[in-house]
Amino acid sequence: MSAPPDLPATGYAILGMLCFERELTGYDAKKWSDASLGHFYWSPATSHVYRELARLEALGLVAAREATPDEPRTKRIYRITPAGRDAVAAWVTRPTADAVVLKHPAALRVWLGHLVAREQVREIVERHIEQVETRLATIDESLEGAQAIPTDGLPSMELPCAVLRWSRAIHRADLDGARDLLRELGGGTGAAVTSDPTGAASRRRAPPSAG
Amino acid sequence: MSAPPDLPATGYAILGMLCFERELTGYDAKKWSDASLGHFYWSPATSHVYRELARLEALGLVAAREATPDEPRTKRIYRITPAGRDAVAAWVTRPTADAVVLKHPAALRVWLGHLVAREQVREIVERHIEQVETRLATIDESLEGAQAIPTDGLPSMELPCAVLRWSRAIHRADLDGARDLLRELGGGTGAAVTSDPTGAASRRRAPPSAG
DNA sequence: GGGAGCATGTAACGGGTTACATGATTGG
DNA sequence: CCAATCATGTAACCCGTTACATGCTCCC
Repeated sequence: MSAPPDLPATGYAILGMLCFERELTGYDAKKWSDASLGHFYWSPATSHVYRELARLEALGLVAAREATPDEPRTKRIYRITPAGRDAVAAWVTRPTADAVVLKHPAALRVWLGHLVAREQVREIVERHIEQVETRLATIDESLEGAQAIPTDGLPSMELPCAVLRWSRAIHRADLDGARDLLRELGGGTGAAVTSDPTGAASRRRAPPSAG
Repeated sequence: MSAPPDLPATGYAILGMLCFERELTGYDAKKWSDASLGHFYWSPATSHVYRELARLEALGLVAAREATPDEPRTKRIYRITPAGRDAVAAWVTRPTADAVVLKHPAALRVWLGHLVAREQVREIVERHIEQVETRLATIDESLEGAQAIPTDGLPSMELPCAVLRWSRAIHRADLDGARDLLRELGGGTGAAVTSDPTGAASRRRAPPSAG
C-alpha cells in the first residue's frame, strides 16, 4: 500500500463521502456534511467543497462528468476513482497524532465570565443549551436517515451510524454539563469585578502546570 | 458599552488570559493555552500568539514593556489595558450564533472504516482511547493548578474551573463512547455487528424513513 | 414573467500553520 | 565548553472563509 497523497483532512472527508454514494455534486456534499460530517468533524464552506473537488479531480482521485441531457441543467457530477478509493483506505489506517479539537464558543465566554454580571453568564449558558438541543435533534434525524438508506451494493451504514451515536453522546455530555453549570451559577445576579481598582494587586505566578 | 473590535476569537482568548494574570509573555500565553484553553477552545501556534499580541498592542488593548534589568533577558512582557478589559467584557456578552465545533480525527477515520479490516478500526479506537486518557489527566492537572492559585486581588478561578470541569465531562463522554464502540466492534476481525449487544447505544431510535 | 430561492461556482482576504533564524540558559 | 533546551520571534505558505456573480427552476 503506497502512502496516500498529503491532502488536508477535509479533502479525505469529501473523498470519503464519495465512497458511500455512487455520485455526488458539490452541493450534495455540502448538504451531507452539514447534516452529518459536521457533527463529528467539520462542515466546510460551500466554496471550499468545490475547490477541494477540483483538486481531487486534478489528482485523479475523483472523476467528473457533465450533467447528461436528462439531468436538468449544467453541473459537474463526481464519482470516486479506484485510485481515490485506495488513497482513502491508506489514509484511514495511517497513524496520526491529531487530537480532538473542541472549539466551544460558549465555554470560552463563560471562562471570562468574571468580567460581566452573573446574570449574563447564565444567559450565555441558556442560549447554548438551546443550540445544543437543536443540534441533538439534527443528529437524530441524520441517524434515522442513515439507517433508512438501502445498501444494495453500497457500503453498510453501520459505522457511520456508530460514529453519529458517538458524537451524539459527546454533545449530550455538553448539554448535561451546561445544565449542571447553570445550576451551579444559581439564581443570584451578583455583580462582577471588572477591574483591579487599586492596581496594587499582588503577583500571581505560573499558569496551571500542576501548581 | 461600545461594540468590541472585530477580532478573531483567538484574539479575545489571548486578551482574556491577560485578564487573569497581571503580566504575560507570548511564551506564557502559549503554555497556558496548551494546558487549559486548548481543552475547550483552541491552542494557537506559538507564532500565532506573538502575532496576535502584536496586533492587540497596535490596537491599544494591551501594553508591552521590555524586560527590566532584573529580568534575565530581552523579552516583551504584556499587560492588559483598561480599553482591553472593556473590549473583552463587551465581547463576552455579545450574542453569537457560533456552534460548537468537534473536530474528531478518530471518528472521521472510523466513519470510513468499511474500507479497511475490522481489526484496523479497532486499532484506531484503541489509540484514541489512550490519547483521551492522557488528555483527561492533563485536564485534572490544570484543574488542580487553577484551584491552587491564590486570588488575592486577581479574579476568582471559579469560572475557569467550572469550564474545565465542563470540558472534562465532554472528553469523558468521548472516552466512554469510544469504549462502547470498541465493545460493539467485537473481538472478532470479521462479521459486522448488526445488533446492539451492550445496550450502550440503546437510545437509538426506531428507523423510520426520513430524509 | 418576475421574484424567491436553488445550485454552481470565482476571487480575494485573513486566520493559522510550518519552517526557519537566533539568542540565552542550563547541565553533562 | 558544547549540546540541548528554553524562549522569541519572522516569513512564507495554504486552508478555509466571506463576498460576489450567475444561471436555472419553481410558482404566484
